[in-house]
Amino acid sequence: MSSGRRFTLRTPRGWLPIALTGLALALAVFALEWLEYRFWSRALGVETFIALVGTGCIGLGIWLGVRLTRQAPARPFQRNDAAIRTLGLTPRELEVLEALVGGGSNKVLARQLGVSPNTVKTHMARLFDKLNASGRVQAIETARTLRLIPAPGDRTGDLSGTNG
Amino acid sequence: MSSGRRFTLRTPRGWLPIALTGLALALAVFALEWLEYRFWSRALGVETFIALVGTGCIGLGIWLGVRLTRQAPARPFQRNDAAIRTLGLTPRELEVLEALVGGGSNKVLARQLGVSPNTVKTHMARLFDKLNASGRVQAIETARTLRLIPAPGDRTGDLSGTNG
DNA sequence: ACGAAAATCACCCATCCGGGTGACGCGCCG
DNA sequence: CGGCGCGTCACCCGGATGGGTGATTTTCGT
Repeated sequence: MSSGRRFTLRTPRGWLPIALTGLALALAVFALEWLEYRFWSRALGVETFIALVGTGCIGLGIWLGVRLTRQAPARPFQRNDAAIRTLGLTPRELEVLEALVGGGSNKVLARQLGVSPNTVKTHMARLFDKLNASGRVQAIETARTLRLIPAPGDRTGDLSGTNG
Repeated sequence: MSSGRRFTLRTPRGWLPIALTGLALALAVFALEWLEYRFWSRALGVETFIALVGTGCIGLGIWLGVRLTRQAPARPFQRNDAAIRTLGLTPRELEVLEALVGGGSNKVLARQLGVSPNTVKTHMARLFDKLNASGRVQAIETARTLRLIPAPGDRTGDLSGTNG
């Protein structure tokens, strides 16, 4: 099994709303330009007016294009609360899991978490059971795959997850 | 120490060339439109012509915007051969490292690699030494940070790395 | 206030891991 | 030919890990 692609890649999320917003904005711009067309085309000359319209539309298009593709790279890691609930992971177990990625021994984790090594062992055992993992490496792997903990490269700004 | 950020993040690579290309294209479009302006503005009416120009320019702008921001999400993971050479990792050790992320025990890795568990232990010891890691979890962490092995989310299409 | 869930800690024990040392064969290069 | 790097394997040993059972306290919802 290892790391098979088992989750569907979702296409850009807010695709439609953004497109609609952009379209509405474009229409508004068109309407405005149409209304003021008679005035400005005389004041500046038709060619200059067209150039201005073109420039404005290019700017608008760039904004639209950036907006349309901006959301993919910005994924600040949101925790998979649904999976956490399904697996029945307790908050403390989550903490142990997060501390686990540091690679320390049970003794080190115990010191970090301010508890006894025995307690860490207990939490660890429960984690292995719930994550169906045999060993810490697999536990981390599974946790990352299920987005219980951030993977390397994820932004870790805010940890509140909201999907279920 | 652990996982300090020790490589500089490079800003978008082909930024300037793309921008210049886009600009040249835009100028070309403008020139063309200017040349044919006299003809088409009479054939279609000035307002329709302006609408066409605006639509074209919006399309151009979208293309530009997409082009400008398209390079970030496409990173197919290229192996950091420089780091491999610097650390003195041998090919076999790389194999062991890649097998390590599966989370199996030394015995399992031995079976996967077709060698004795003792051999796996030896390779492991050398890896821990060279990666300056204490334990398999830290080894994996370091290897991922140094891009010796693909991180979750990386495309693994072609494994030939070329940066030195 | 009661009970369930969570968190904490302890102990035993088999196995595994990490560290260290030594050895053998093979291919390559001077 | 004689190193040298690489890959392979073996052994020992202390400590860590994983699995299991039991117990106590704290927290929280009803």
